Amino acid sequence: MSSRQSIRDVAKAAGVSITTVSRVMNTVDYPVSAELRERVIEAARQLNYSPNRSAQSLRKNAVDVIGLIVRDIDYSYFGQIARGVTESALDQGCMAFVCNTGRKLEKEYAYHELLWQHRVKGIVIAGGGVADARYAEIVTRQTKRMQAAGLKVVALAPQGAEMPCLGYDHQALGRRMTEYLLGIGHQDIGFLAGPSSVVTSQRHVCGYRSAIEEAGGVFRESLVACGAFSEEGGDKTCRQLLDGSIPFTALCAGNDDIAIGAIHALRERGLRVPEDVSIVGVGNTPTSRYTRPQLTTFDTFRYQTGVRAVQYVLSEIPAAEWSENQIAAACPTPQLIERNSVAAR
Amino acid sequence: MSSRQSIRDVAKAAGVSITTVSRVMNTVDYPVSAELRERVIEAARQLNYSPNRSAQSLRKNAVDVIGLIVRDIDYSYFGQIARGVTESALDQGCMAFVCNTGRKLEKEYAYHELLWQHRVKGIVIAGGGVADARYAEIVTRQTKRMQAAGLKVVALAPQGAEMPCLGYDHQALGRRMTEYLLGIGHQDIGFLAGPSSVVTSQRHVCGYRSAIEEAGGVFRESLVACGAFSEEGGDKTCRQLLDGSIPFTALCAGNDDIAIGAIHALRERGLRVPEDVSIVGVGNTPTSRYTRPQLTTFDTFRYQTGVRAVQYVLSEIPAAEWSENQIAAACPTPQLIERNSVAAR
DNA sequence: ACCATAATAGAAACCGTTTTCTGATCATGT
DNA sequence: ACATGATCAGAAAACGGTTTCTATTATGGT
Repeated sequence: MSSRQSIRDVAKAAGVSITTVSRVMNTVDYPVSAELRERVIEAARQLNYSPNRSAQSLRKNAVDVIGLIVRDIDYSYFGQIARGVTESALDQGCMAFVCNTGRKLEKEYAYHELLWQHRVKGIVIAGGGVADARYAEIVTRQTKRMQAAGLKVVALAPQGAEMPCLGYDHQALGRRMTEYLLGIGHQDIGFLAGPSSVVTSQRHVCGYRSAIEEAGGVFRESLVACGAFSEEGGDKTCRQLLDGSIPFTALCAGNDDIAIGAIHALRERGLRVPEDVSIVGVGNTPTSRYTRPQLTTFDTFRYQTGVRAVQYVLSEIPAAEWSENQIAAACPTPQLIERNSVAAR
Repeated sequence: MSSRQSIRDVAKAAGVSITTVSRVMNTVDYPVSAELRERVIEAARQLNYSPNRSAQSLRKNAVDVIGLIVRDIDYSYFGQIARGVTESALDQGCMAFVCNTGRKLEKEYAYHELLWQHRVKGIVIAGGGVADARYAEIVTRQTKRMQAAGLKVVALAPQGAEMPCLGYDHQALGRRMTEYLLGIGHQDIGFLAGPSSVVTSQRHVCGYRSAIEEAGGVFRESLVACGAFSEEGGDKTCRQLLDGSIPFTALCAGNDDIAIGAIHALRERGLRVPEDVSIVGVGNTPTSRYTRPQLTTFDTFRYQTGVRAVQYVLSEIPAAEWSENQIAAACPTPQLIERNSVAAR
């Protein structure tokens, strides 16, 4: 009565073979007569039977699980991705392991191995890809191994990594942010980026730089500061810029959290946003609508990206066919949301 | 070369039996001679062997996985719990299924069944427990069944549900918030709660009410409004109160997101925080330090709670011995963080 | 009446491990 | 030299399902 019922128990209770039980549980109509079907279902219900996934997976050589690797699940950026991933996985009957690395390489390796051992169907990597040579090498090797075994890996990152990627162009976004500010009259623009070791940050700054230079300005190292992708990071990097000798009238932030931290820092120094300094963020987090001032930001559709990533991972599309077209179709271009943290000059 | 190597392949390569391979992989020293051990390890390395978890689980009748049920993983409240849960699970070699319900009962049932089929070691329920009679009944039944099978279930909720619980007393917190505001001279205090169907909200209001009444005030239905646990919810409920006929000088918010939304609403109506209206939140989210004004709030240590929940789930402590003492030890009392959203009257 | 065929149910093999049980080898004490 | 026990390795039985293959019965056409 207490412990777990197996398919044998059901078979015995229904007076049939386990083959029949299996067929009743798995196929909708074909190979069993209606009467037996009824008897089996009733027996299973009575015994509260539910199949053992480990056994199923072992025999079918297929596990209905995917892995999601994130840097910090408690950041809204990753939270939104995780929601997209878990929801759309569930739609297809899949569970998702959430793997939080906290930017620790050892953890990421450990998770890779664990996911591999679990024979997951696929892995969505969000916020891995630290620009560590050792890391890149190991992950690339791992990924190759996985793909060879039919496991789908997709990085929620701009193209370039040696695996299927799903991400908008961060460099283009850095450029757009800057051009937007230039376009409304700002000349002295700073960039508050994420960690310098993260490719996203590097590309942001890259795009920022090219926009500045193409507009005939000069790129100043000291108008760029790198820090954590958090309010605290934004607060610190902004103070850095304020303590520098170069004045600025506008700021790009690597994400909305950074922007919020920066606004805080500016306020503490007696500067008004957007009257004294304009600021534009990335992410369009729920909070960004409700800050003071409300944040002008670029929506990057993280939820959607999570959904799409799972669609790829659980599809039959082989990695090789994951072309640029599909990426473009799967990943909408960031969209400017104009609110009140930016003023024309 | 391509596909997955099994223990048999390793055995063949090393020229030993699969028994020996298994022993080498699993036991640290005992039953195998040093020479064979070396040979096996080398063979496994060469073949890139890693054990199949499904097979292990089937044989050992134990799965190194736990489930985490959350309402909205992209809310910092649940994100922090999830980080605590996943990190501390990994410390013990466990993976965690993250199950996002979005307040949908069907999803929660589906996840319960799935977790049960996967034979997970335990389940941490955060933000389930919707006050739906049908739900309560089903979940209670489910939980009983699970516990009978040795599966550990813990709800991150105040005591009272018919399962081991791990949570501070929400009613006491509602009371403390109110008393704090009363203590510094406020008389007309409103409460912006979460959804009325969520027990947490009900208890908050309960505590709020008793504090008001014990102070000799009268509880006014129309100074309480229920909405989503989000900025948007706070914005709406706050407007509701502002549109009411009863004036107020202070507000309690069910969480920090609500508080942020409320501040936004107040500002839009030309009211200043805290000069015109004081507001106190719950959660001490990262953002709360950087809003304007910085939020006075109660830290509820969600990360810690997640960690402790996993400690219980993966421990050998039977559900029956999960006493009130342990809960008290495991779950710190919320701590007031005084910042700038509250002013004395 | 009889044979071919379809429909249905069961027996047994298999998935990749762990673990029990058995067997061989070897050192040791008499 | 021989029994005794310790040490080490392998054979085989599980774990709980799915699936292939076989056997039985029912059906239908001549």
